Amino acid sequence: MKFTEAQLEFIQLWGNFGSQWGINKTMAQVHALLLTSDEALSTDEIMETLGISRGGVNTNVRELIVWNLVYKSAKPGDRKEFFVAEKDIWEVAKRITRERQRREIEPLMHHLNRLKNVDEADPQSLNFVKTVGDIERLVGRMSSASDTLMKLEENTFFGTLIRKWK
Amino acid sequence: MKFTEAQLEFIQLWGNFGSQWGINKTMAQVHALLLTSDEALSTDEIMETLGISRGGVNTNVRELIVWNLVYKSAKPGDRKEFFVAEKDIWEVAKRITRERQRREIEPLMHHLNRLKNVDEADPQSLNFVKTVGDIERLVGRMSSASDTLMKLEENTFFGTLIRKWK
DNA sequence: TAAAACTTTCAATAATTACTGAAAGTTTTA
DNA sequence: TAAAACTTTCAGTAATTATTGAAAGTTTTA
Repeated sequence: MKFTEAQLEFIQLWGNFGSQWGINKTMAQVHALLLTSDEALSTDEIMETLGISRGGVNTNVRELIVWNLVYKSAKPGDRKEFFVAEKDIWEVAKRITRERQRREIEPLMHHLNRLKNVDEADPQSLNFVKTVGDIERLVGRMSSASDTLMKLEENTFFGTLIRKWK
Repeated sequence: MKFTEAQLEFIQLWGNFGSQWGINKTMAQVHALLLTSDEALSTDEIMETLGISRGGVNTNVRELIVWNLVYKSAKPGDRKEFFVAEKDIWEVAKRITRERQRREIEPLMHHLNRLKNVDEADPQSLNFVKTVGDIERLVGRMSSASDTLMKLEENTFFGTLIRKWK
């Protein structure tokens, strides 16, 4: 299997997977392309490879920069902007986790907590408060589990480094 | 805050959260409604509360049954079908995890693995194989972390039961 | 300073995804 | 057995979401 072929397949795969998890398909594809490119790419190169418009590249790349998954990078002697992706996958995972935590989990937790102030006189509130509380606990634990995993990976990676240095 | 008000707010919240994570909004809403209802509900009651069509209720309830989150339930003296949700949130989480594992993670892992058969002669393949391999490892570990969490919860729950019995 | 090179924005449009409702199908009743 | 009660299906339509592309904006060059 030729590299370019494999890369395009990976881009498709990552795009589909992303959209199943609520991430814009094109944004995931741009990310996949940059993740698997050794060199920094220009807007025109991204347009060309993915067959999307200039506006589309601009919007999606900028969003990836907001997520802290992609950086701008200048090439000497060229005044275009070039883009590179963070290549360390554990770092990528950490940043995605962090961003979703901030954007989605925290507001969710806040709302759930507020909903527990339901009129206790109503007999239906009993099950309701339990359910909402259980979801709160579940989401909280999933959050901290993924935190733990990220930290664990950090240590494992660090461990690998140390082993290499010895 | 009145119960009904809180329940409707929860339904909205869960619907929005679901759609941010790739789950059909209406399906999440039906789920939220059943989760927070003490009694089993008929198609007409769901239509009424959520303001959606008969076809919509039918499709979404059936999908929830496939996910093993909702059961049919008969009421004596009534020939309509009624629906109840599984109320144990850890069980719910386990079943959603199981289903997404089967539908999304497994195929993803399979494809990623296949992509590692890229022509090694191409110098770009080096980074590519590393990236794909790292993603494989990451996804694998996240999977087993969530497994572990579910099992842990099972034990915690069991522990609570035991404590109560003593 | 103004033209060239490049980036950004966003209204219009396209693509995707979800929902409706009525007809067809099924089960129950009498 | 046929009418009533109920469930399912799915073509058509609506709602949502994503994309284009050209005009406006910005930066650089000479």
